[in-house]
Amino acid sequence: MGKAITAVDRRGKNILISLMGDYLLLIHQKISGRLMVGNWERRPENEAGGTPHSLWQPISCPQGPLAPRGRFIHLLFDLDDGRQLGLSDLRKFAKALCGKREVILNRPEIRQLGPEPLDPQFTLAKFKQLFAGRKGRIKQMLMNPNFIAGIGNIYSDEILYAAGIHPLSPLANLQDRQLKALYGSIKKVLKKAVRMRGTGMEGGTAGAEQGYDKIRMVYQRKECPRGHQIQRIRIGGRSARFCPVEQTLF
DNA sequence: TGCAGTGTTGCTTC
DNA sequence: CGAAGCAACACTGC
Repeated sequence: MGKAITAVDRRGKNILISLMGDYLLLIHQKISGRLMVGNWERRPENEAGGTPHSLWQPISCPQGPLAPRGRFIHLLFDLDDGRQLGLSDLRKFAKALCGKREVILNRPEIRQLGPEPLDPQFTLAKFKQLFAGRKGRIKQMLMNPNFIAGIGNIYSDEILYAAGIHPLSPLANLQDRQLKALYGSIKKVLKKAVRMRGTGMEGGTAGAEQGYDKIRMVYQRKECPRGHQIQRIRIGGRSARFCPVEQTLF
C-alpha cells in the first residue's frame, strides 16, 4: 500500500493498524484468522486448479515451522525489511478493511463495542452499570462484544469457573456479591491469559508460545482441578463447559 | 465413513 | 428496542 505503519492498537478483538496519511487498517481474525510476520513464496503451479489456500507456501516465521498455522494466506503485505505481514485464515471468516481513520472508527462494529475489561477506567461501578435493565444468561452476555469487549468462549468459561457462577444464571439473579466475584475474575483471568500469551488450539504446535492451555480450568477439560466431571451444554449455539459442583446456578 | 464440533459476529426474524 | 437462531467456511476427530 506504500504507507508507513505508525501505530498498532487493539479494540476488543479488532486489530487496528494506523497508517501514514490518517488511514487505518482494521483486521478481525474471527475464528481461524492469524495475522503473522514471516515469508511466503508463490506457487504458480497451483494457480490453475488449486484452492486459493495453496497459492502461498510458508518459508519461515518467528515460531519456527509455520505449519499448520500459516498455510492459508488470503492477504499479504510486503514490509520494508523484506519480511511480510500475512493474514492466514482456514475458515475464511476473517475481515480486513482499510479506510480513513475516522470512517473506520465510526463503523458500528467499533463504535458499538462495550468497554475494555482491562482498562483501569473500567471499575466495579461501571461493570455493575452494564447490567442495568439487561436480561439474558451471564455466559452469553460475557461473550457479547457490545456488552463487554474481547471475551470469547474460552475465557468466559474460565471466568465463570473462577467466579463460581453457573453459565446459565440469568443476569437479573446476580447480586452484588456475585458481580464483585465476576468482576475480579474477569480481570484476573484476562491478565493471566495475556501474560501467558493466550490459548493455542492446535495441540502440540503451540509449544511455549501460548501457555494458557496448561492452566485452563474447564475449557475443553474432562475434570476441573478438584476432580469433578466437567459438564458441557449448548448456550446460544456455543458450547459452554462448567463444573456443576463448584458453579452455582443463581 | 459421516457427522458433530471448532476460536466470532452479524443478519434475519420475531 | 432485545433476544434467539443461524449462516458464513473448511477441517479434525470420534
